Amino acid sequence: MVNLELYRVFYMVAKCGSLTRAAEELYISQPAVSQSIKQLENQLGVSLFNRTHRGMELSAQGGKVIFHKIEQALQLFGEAETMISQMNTSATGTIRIGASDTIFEYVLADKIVEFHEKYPAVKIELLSDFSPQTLEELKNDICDVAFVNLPMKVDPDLKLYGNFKQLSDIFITGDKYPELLDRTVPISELKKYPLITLDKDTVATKTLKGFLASIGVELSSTIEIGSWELMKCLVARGMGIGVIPREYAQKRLNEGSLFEIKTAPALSVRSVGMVLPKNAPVSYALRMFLEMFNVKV
Amino acid sequence: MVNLELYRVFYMVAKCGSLTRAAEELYISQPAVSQSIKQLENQLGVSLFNRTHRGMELSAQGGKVIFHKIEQALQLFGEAETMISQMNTSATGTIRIGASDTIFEYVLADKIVEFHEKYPAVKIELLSDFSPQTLEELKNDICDVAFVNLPMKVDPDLKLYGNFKQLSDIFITGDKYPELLDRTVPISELKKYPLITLDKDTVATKTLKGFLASIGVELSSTIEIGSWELMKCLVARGMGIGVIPREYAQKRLNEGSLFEIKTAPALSVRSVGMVLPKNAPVSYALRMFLEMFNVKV
DNA sequence: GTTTGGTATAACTTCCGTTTATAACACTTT
DNA sequence: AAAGTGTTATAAACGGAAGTTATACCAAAC
Repeated sequence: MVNLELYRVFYMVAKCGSLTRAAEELYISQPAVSQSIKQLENQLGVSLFNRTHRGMELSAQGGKVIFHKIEQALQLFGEAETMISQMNTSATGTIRIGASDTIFEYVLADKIVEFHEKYPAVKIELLSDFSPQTLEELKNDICDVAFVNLPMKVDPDLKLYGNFKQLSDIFITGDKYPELLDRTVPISELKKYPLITLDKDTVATKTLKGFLASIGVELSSTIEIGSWELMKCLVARGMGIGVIPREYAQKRLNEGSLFEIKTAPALSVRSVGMVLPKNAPVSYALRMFLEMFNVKV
Repeated sequence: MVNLELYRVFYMVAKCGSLTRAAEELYISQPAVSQSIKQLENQLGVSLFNRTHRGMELSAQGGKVIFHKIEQALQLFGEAETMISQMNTSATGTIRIGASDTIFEYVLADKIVEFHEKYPAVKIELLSDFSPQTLEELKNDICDVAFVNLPMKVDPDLKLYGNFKQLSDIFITGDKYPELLDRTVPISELKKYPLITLDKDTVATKTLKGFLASIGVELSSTIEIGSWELMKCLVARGMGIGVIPREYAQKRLNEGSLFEIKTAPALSVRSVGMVLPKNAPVSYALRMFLEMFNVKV
């Protein structure tokens, strides 16, 4: 199989019409060029050039036949290299962000809009999934960066970047239990009320149970549901009390369709983390996106 | 500038999805492949693959972007090489034959027809010109093989192959000079008749003058003309006697519109030679053509 | 825990490509 | 003619890049 570097020499000699000038262009010596051409001719079993006293000319029965193909091929290599280097110096291409719906809505939406305005050439793909699946996608190179609810332990080949957004869990209720409002309620008192939580394998619910256990209180959820939206509906209609990050319920709290129950002690503060693969390439576009979160890679 | 051989490794690794298997395909060791990929990644400044415990996978932000281009480029090299090797193993492409009109007509026509029937895929270009120009074309790679009237001294970078066709020059006349027919005429006797020859810088005429000088006879041509056809017309109409290879006039001799004058001594026999460039590539098609003349290259 | 199937790293070696120097060659100029 | 100029070709020595061998390492599967 022919050494492809020889074609690079071939091309330059063909274009220059001279070993000497090709050597100058290639920054190697003239004999090196001469031998490369000779070697290529030997390996192909064909004489590619006519040697004249004025230089080298592609021979009709040899070099002319393949020159065009070689030229195209070399150009393709060149294009590939410029594509790569553009990826490293300009914001183009695609970035694929993995996160849950609620994180997209309450944590990322503003940033994504801002980024898109700044770099409209970058296509953004949003992959909505629960945190564990999102990390899988990250490992399988299906997304480039993931945002997950903390605490979350991540694979050694992923890297977790700290707290981006504080999420303050609070108890909420509709107007059915006015006795819980306008005062600070001991958490144990809430045992009497039906509790609505997310599915028990979510980070939110696990964190809640862990916190309650740590202070020796046991609340059992009467209803487990699949989304925060649903929880807000049910709680507003008086089906019980819920636990939700304040940020996710802010609108309804302002409207007065939901109310915050102040408890003693208050629920712990959770946060959202950013996760990147440790050994994946980072395009310029992605790097710019990460910078919006003050993350350097 | 990136060593193009690295792309060959890149391509194979991408296709195999594994350093180990790529190494087998490429008949080199696995560490060699590993190092090549690493080098390519360093030079491009991008990580091209995701390393997993199952092997190597093109990374979306790296290798996937350029894979297609690389594949195309390598394919073009492959095509170039097969074109070359086909040129050496099958009769395709073009052969360009240089000769004068008359040589085409009286020496080559049959052979060219025969060759074309045998290798219809080969395109044949006929370049009609006088012998000296034909040799120039040969040197400038405008034609691949030339046929010239001998004697002819050729450049040292051309090679002359011997006598292909004997051309026997004869004197001819129309019916105006019956006294010259049916007997052998001493050449000196022809002084009395107007002589028609080709232009004086043609091989035919030079040869004729040389021969006549060597036997101490001086005939001066009354008329110099540009083509054998014209000569035959004029001679047939009684404008004088002509000198022409018998082969070129055979048809009219048979018809009885021209007559051969037998002389003592007879004119010398000339011949046609084939000329090839010494250092030009010879395609398979051309080689086959040459074989019809029992010339091996 | 051990095996299996993969990649990465290190050190050594080999060989290929480059360079330097020079020859050979064909025109051009004097 | 002879010397000069601009080519390509060849030879020999050198140096470094690429390959090999051996081994480490790592994750998953058994």
